[in-house]
Amino acid sequence: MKPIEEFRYLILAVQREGNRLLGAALRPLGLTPSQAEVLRVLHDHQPLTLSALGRLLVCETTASPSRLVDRLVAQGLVERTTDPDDRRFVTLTLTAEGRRLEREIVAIEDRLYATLEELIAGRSLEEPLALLRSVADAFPSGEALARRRGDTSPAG
Amino acid sequence: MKPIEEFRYLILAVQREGNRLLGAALRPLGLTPSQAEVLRVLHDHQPLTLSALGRLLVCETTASPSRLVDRLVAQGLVERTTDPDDRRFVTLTLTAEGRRLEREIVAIEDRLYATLEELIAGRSLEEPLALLRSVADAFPSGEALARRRGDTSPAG
DNA sequence: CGACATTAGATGACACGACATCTAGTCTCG
DNA sequence: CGAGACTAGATGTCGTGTCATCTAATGTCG
Repeated sequence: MKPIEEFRYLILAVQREGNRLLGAALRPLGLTPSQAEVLRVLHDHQPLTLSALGRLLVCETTASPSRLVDRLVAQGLVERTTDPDDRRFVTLTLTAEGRRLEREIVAIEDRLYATLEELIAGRSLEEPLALLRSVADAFPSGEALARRRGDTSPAG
Repeated sequence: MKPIEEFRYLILAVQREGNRLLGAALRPLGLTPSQAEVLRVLHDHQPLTLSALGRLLVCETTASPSRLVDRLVAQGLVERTTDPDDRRFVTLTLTAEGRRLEREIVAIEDRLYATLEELIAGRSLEEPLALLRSVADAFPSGEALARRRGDTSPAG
């Protein structure tokens, strides 16, 4: 197996298993990893339109995340209002319950990161990060991440 | 953003975009990336039972890949026969058409790898591979990959 | 042999994720 | 103002990916 091929499958494996872990940890909140990403991004950047949200999400890179947001609205975590100045736009904000869950998500993600750090066992992330950035930056979802790289929410 | 958090999102971004590229390249064959993985694994390891196939797949890590295989059978690429000695087991083999498509998949994947190598621009894969392995090996899909690491099919 | 556990696989349910298409609001320009 | 382009978002469809449950075949042990 070529190194680059192993790389591809390792990326797939790590993404899948990480997502499964996160999904299991989020289940008590009734949230999926994608929904959690929306709440995190809204917390840091609200108010956002649907397409602006889409440009900040790593998941859901193509279409606008209508249906992803639908479920959060249905759960009472996100408020969706039509912009009166241009009724094509939708404005998204967190509800009080959404803000509360966002804080819980941060705590859950921190525990996941601690687990990952253990598996990594002190290896440096520098070279892997540089390599992954060089691939991701060529694509929309990598750009989405680049936009969020400066986010500051150290104390939740 | 913490390094480990950026790492998580970069993994997600690279996996997603890579999958999209591969999906687009496979579309003319009428195959998805997951279906392509099944054909590749069957080529190298057939005959396989459903659960043995599942243990070699990085995608579809939990349940047995019944429905994934269903579509390949429906397309005439895989043959599914009941083991006469133990009728719980199903034996999977490639059809002639399945073998033909498998060779095309190899060519398409090689082109994807060439694209990735360009983006990587000469960076070493060694440290990233070691890091990813240390995470993946803790999980079933990482074990699946470890089982395939020795696969030899240099000439298709 | 017969109840019961075990096992392989199938299936139902739900949320994505990607693509294509559709609708409705706004803008441009005559 | 009005036709057509443009834009934001909604929606239909399909194939996963995951969890839970179900069915059917085999094995175990009395």
